[in-house]
Amino acid sequence: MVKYKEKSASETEERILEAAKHEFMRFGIEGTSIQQIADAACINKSLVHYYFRTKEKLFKRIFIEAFSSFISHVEDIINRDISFQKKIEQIIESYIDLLKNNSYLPGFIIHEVNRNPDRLFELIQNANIKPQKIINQISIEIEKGKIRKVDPRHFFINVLALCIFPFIARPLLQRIFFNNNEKNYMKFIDERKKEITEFIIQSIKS
Amino acid sequence: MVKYKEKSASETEERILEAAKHEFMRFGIEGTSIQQIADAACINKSLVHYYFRTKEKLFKRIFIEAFSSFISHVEDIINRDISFQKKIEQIIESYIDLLKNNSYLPGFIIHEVNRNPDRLFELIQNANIKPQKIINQISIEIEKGKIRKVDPRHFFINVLALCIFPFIARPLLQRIFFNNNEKNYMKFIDERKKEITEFIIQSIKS
DNA sequence: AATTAATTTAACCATATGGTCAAAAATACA
DNA sequence: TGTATTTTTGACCATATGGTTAAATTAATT
Repeated sequence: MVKYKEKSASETEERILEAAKHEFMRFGIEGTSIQQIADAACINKSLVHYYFRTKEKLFKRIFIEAFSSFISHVEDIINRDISFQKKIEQIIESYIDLLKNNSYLPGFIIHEVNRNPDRLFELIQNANIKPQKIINQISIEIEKGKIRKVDPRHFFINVLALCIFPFIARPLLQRIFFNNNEKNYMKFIDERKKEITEFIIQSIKS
Repeated sequence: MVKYKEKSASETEERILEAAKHEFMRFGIEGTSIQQIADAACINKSLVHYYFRTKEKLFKRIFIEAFSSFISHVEDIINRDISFQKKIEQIIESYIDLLKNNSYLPGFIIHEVNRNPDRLFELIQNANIKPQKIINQISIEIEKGKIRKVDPRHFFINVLALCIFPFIARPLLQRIFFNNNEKNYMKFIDERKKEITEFIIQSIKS
C-alpha cells in the first residue's frame, strides 16, 4: 500500500532549488554548472540529477517560477476594485518591492528570453497573459477625460520601464551615481516610488 | 626592412570580429563557443586564436566597443550648445535610432556587467564618465524655473529607462502586444520617439 | 625563381561538463 | 531484527570546450 507521497519536498530538494535559483539568476543557464549548484547547496553533484534529472529540467522549473512572479504581480493589481490612480500607485509600490527582494529577476528573465525565445512560446500560453485588460482600462480613463490622450500601450510600457530599469541597470547606475554604495542606492530606489508616481501622474494630466 | 604594418585589419580578422559581436551579443560569453564564432565567420577555429589569442581577449574587445557606443552617445549630445528641451529630444531620437540598429546592445551589456561586475571597474575609469554634467544642467533648468522641481538623477534615469527598456524587453513586448510581428514592433518603436518626448516634457512642466 | 614571412589548416591535449550507474549508507517498514 | 525502499556517494563515460603546435599553404620580397 502506497502512502500519500510528496507530502513535502525533501530538504535537499529545496536546498538544490534555492541554490539553483541563486546561481541561475546571476549567471544564466550557460554560466552555471551543475557542480556549481551542488557546491552552493553543499550536496553531492549526483543528487541534482537524482532529484531533477537534467539541468534543463531544473532550469525550466526555476525559470517558470521566476517568470510567473514577474508578471502575475501586475495582473493581480489590475483586477483590484480600486481607482485607476490607486492602481498605478500600487503597481509601482509593489513592483519595486518585489524587485528589491529579487534584484536579479528582470535581468535573468530578459537574458534567457533573448537567448532562447522559443521558451516563451509555450510559457506565454500557459501563463494566459491578457494585456488587453489593462489597455482597456487606460482607454476608458481617456474616454472619461480623466487623463490626457495617450497610447495605452506606450503608457503601460512606460510604467514598467520606470519601475524595472533601475534594477536591470543597477550595477551601472549604482557605480556611476553612488560610488557603488548599496545602501544609498536602495534608499534612492525607495525614493523612487514617490518620484515615479508623481512623474507618471503629472505626465498624463489632461 | 619592416614596412608599416596594420595598415588595415585583415578581412578575416574583421569577419571574426563581426561574427564574435553577433554571437556574444545574443548568447553572452558563456553561451558562445569559439567554434560557434568560427562557424559564423566561416573560418577555421584556430584562426580565432591566431588573431585574438584567447576568448577572453576577443570578448573584451567586443565588450569595450559595445560599452563605449552605449554611453558615449549621451555624453556627446549633452555637450551640444542647444536648449535643454532640444537635448532631451535629441537624446531620445538618437538613442532609439542607435538601439534600433543594435537591438541586443543593452541586454548584452547588462548581462555581462551583472555576471562580472569587476569588468566595470577598469572600464568606467577609462571611459571617464561624468554624470555630474547632465545632473548640473537639469539643476540649472529647475533654478531658472523652466521645469518643475525633480531630482535630477531620477529624471535622467527616467529618460534612459523609457528609451532603453523597450529594447531590453523586446522579445516579451513584441510577443505580447504584437503577435511577435517585427515590423509592427519597429513601427511602434518609431512612434515612441514622439510619445516619450511628450511624456517627459509633460512630466516636468513647472 | 628562390627564399622568407604571414596565413590557414588539421591533429592533438588537458580540462570541465552533463549525465549514468552501481554500490554504499540511511531510513522506513514488517 | 531483518528486509525493502529511499537517499547519497564516488567512480566512470562521452562529449565539448579553450587552447597549442607543427605542418601546409599562400603571399610578399629579393
